[in-house]
Amino acid sequence: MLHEEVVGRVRAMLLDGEIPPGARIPERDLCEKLQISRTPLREALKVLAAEGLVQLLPNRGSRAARLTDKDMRDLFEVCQGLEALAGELACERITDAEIADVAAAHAEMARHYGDRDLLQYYRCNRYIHEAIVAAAGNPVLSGLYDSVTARIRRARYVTPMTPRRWALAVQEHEAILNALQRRDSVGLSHILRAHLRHKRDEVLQAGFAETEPQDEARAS
Amino acid sequence: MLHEEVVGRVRAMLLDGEIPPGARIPERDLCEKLQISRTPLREALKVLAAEGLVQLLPNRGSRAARLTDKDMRDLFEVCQGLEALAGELACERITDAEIADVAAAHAEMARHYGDRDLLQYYRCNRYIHEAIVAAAGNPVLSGLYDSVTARIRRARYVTPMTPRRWALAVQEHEAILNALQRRDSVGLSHILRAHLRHKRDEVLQAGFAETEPQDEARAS
DNA sequence: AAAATCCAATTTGAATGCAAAAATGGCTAT
DNA sequence: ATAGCCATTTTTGCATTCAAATTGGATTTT
Repeated sequence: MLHEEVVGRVRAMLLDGEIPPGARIPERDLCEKLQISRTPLREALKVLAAEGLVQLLPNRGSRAARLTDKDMRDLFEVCQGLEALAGELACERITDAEIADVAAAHAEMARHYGDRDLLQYYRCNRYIHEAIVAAAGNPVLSGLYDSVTARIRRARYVTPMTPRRWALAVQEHEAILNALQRRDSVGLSHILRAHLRHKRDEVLQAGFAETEPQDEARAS
Repeated sequence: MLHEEVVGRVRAMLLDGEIPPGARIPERDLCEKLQISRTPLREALKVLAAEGLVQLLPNRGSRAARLTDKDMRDLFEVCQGLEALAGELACERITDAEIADVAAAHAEMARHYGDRDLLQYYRCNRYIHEAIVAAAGNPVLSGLYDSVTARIRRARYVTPMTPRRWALAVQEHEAILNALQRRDSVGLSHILRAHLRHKRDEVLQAGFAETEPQDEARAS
């Protein structure tokens, strides 16, 4: 089905920053870039608008959603709640094999921390969080989590990671893994919340772009 | 914008049960019923599919999503998390005026309980929950909450309310209002969770339809 | 008689066309 | 020279059209 394909591709373009926040999205240009007609593209844009990644202006086309400071705060707030819930549920339902998988990812992440390889570290980090959410065994939760994290990730142009914060994050991840292994749902929930609160502060303090009026950026 | 209008109308048809779960949705029929062409309808269906209200079958059209027992359980699980979070945030941010509003709705609900007016009771009930979520002041949270509750509401054809359960629900609402007035975020969060857990049990025990194979229901 | 196959008719998926709204550029007037 | 206004052009929104896939039934074959 062409429509799904288009949604995926455009979403990827948005998440990769190929279409920067606030950029207008001329249908015609994207059509010829994707080699499709306007109909499936417009369907895709409507879906992405429902997901909150695109903003539809009546008779004036669509633009990549731009996030205010408040939006970011709200997203993190919800993300905290979702991950805390996921953590609780995961403790009840996670299998030993899944725990082992998370532990392995954690170990790999620790190695990348040792190497100060930020990119690989982030990859493992994300994998772990997603694994915990998946272990909750709740597709509805997973879906909302994906939607929220996608919007958050969209904004992370560059988050400067101070040595201090990084060390704290690793420490928190130790606690996360520990709580998971003990299947301590309450503990895990609290740690995840704190972990995300810190990440939020990190992102918000960075300013995460968006304040600059890159008004007429184009999606070329 | 016609597209938004159509999404709203079709969503209402789905929530009102005018299009029953599992029913096929022939585009042509709905088009002439809504007096529009297929293009905006198809856009709307894609959006509703993204919301989880409609299921898209490749080359075979769309049908109203049908919920399994597991889906229902998952939805309630997430709803619990969202309302608990909303309750916590509301306690921090709710104004005295908003509390008074909830209190008034609560009083009205109690009256309807006295009259055993289930319909009006439900109306107030829903208003209260929505007011608490709104008081959290987090549009992202509100959006997800709406999406989840819409899907839940879709399934409750008839939930037989036993006198026992009803009394308990009212009692819980007393506690909810109380916690809100004391701005006891932890307490409110717990009460809301328990309240929703009970509602879930209520719905699940009722079987909430869906088990019967109303396979070829039509959206006429 | 039952099953498989083929053909017509309906329905979906995508492209194109057309009308309306908005943006752009040029022109005039002050 | 600049501000305001009008015409042109572009872009959006929706309807229509065309092609492909599916469905249902009739025919044929075993």
